[in-house]
Amino acid sequence: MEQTQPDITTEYSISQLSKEFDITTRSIRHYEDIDLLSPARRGQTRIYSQVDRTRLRLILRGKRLGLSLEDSREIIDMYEPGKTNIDQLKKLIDAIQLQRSKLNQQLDDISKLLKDLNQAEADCIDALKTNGTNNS
Amino acid sequence: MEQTQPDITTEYSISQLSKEFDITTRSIRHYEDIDLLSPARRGQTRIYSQVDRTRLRLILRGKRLGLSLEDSREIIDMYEPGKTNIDQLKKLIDAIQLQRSKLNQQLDDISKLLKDLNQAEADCIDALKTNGTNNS
DNA sequence: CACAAAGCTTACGTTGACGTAAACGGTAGA
DNA sequence: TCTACCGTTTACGTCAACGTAAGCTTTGTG
Repeated sequence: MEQTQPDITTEYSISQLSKEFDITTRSIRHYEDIDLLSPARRGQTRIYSQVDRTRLRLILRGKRLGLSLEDSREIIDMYEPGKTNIDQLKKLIDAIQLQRSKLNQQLDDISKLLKDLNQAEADCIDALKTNGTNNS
Repeated sequence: MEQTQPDITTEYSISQLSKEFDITTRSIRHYEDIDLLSPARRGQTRIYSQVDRTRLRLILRGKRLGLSLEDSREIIDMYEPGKTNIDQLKKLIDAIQLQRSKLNQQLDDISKLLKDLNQAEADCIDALKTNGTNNS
């Protein structure tokens, strides 16, 4: 029962993260410009914590899902610490419901698209067989 | 066993489509500008067929999935008529594989996000119960 | 017949998400 | 000491996907 890596003291440089996630440092700094990240500094140099890295991963996941950075901000803020106010909590739950329904819509879209792709592929393979002999 | 609506002769105006899909006519014309749609004309007026409408629906589905219009174009072109050339067919199948893997990645992302949302919601509800009495 | 509603074209503006270039500072190795 | 990287800031550029406005025609209706 030993824990191996993700120590709370683990640090990352900007280029480490850019390599790990295959994005430019410019992008990472851009996320900071719009306050999606706020890494610590040692002198002038940015120091990214485990938490920063997780936020970055969430941002990129959002991007893969076609979310804008603002959308991602909302979602990321959902699993954050202190939302002591009851009204905020209720708002938050509503927001979660809404995101969930969007995601379910996406699931539906994807399954349809996958079906379409399967069909298209089948048609292709069919065409290959039928058409395989007489071709220019 | 009667067929009800989607007759091959069914036509749509641009404003009909814009209402149906809740987008602006500008968008629809934009899709035409970049050759994603090419409706017939009666005089100067655009006449959209069932096929056009389907393409539009595919475009919008793509958008919901975060695809660029160029990505959508590729996908839409996949389920199109004559791809007689064998090389093209093979390329097409490759493209389909690639899209499929992207979609599977999205599925994974979504399921993770849904889990996160569930957790966040649970935390909220928990906070509501615990914190429900002493609040400012 | 007037005029509102829907259609059209042309063309410049805007927003998000970075790209790219310039110009500079610290440090580690040949 | 030089030069190669890494890091930094500032700031203008770009590309996609439309928004928006102007100015014009066509069509239906009180």
